[in-house]
Amino acid sequence: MLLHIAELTMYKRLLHNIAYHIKPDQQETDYFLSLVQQKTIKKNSVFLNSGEICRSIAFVNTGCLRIFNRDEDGREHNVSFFPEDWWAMDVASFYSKKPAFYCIDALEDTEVFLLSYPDMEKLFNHVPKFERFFRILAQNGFVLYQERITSSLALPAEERYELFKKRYPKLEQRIAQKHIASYLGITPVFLSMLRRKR
Amino acid sequence: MLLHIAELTMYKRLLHNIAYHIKPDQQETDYFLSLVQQKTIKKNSVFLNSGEICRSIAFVNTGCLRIFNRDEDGREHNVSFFPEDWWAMDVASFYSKKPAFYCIDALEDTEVFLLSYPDMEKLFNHVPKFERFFRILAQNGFVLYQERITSSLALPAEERYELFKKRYPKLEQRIAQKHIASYLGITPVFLSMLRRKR
DNA sequence: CGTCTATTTGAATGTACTCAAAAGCGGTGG
DNA sequence: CCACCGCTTTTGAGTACATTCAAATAGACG
Repeated sequence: MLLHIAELTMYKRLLHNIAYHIKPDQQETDYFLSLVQQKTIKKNSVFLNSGEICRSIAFVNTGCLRIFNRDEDGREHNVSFFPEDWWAMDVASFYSKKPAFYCIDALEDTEVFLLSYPDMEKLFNHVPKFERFFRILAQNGFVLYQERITSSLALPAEERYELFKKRYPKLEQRIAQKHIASYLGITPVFLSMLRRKR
Repeated sequence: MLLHIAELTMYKRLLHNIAYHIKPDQQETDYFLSLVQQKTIKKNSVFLNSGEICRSIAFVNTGCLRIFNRDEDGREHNVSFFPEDWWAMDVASFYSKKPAFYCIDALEDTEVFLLSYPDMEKLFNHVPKFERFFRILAQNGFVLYQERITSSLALPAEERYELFKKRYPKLEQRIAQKHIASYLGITPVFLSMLRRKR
């Protein structure tokens, strides 16, 4: 039971994140945790390179990851950030075992909990309610991206910037402006001008 | 069995769409089809109004729906089209029973098959593999929208237009230019200019 | 056939970009 | 611990892409 208490603190965020959607019992929770691996990703180091296959999904416990792509001109475009409590992966690569289109790297020293694809399959077979959890996770991601598309269609850069600050509270202080600009679809120069105006 | 043959033709598209991801047996298929309702949505009429709760998901058998929002100035922004073989809904509203942010209406006379939320719950309980189907559906939608965001960050209007034509083959001939422009995040005037150039 | 809406075309405007240079900041090594 | 180096951010000037407004033309539908 000492181990149990240790896990409760170590995995507090992760278990709370899951409990938000499904209620596994103690046995199911233990089984899930037995499949999970801890890892630290140093700032600026890469978790997933484009072209690789995304073998694990990562729950961010501390720190911040980002997912982005590089275009023909070498420009990076940030699709999403993953600070604490977010699940990071290249969905298409992870589920279809195709080479990843996106890269995922760390904007800060980041502690993650990993779940591999084979272990996820085991998990779905042993504890079917986890399939529900990941369905809901995919739906939430879908809703999030739909909002993002809507705002890119309907709103000017300045209002998208406000939405970014709401979506990721305090993250603005933690990451470089150029990453925020890239996420907003504007240049760092233009973001700097927007911020001066206020 | 005559009924069975009739269903095979009537539900051909729907069953093929499902068979792409899961393999329900005959009993499970029959149960699923017993929950499904057919409906026709006339061109320009509304399937879901913003503010309403999205009670059903709709599989498009023929025709085309679109999902869009109206901003403060009354401008419409098309997030997605749903021609044949697509599943249409306001995901956030359907799963959380919140008032819909989006509207869904018909760009052509459209025949859909509906599955209500309560019936979907029954379906998940009776035939768990359908929960897998809808997880995959959510994931595919997620991937699609992620591509959309990436292209809006990385590509100029002209190339996004090319992607639209690939994503929705032949749809260009079927729907108004202003709807395509809205989907691309440009004005109909500018789309007209792009098309002239070629 | 006539009306209403969509599309095209042109001109003027504005938003966001590129290029360039200066200033600020952070990390590293002496 | 401070100084230097490299990267990020700021600032300014000129530019380009996409917009608005307006008017003419074309298409769709009853």
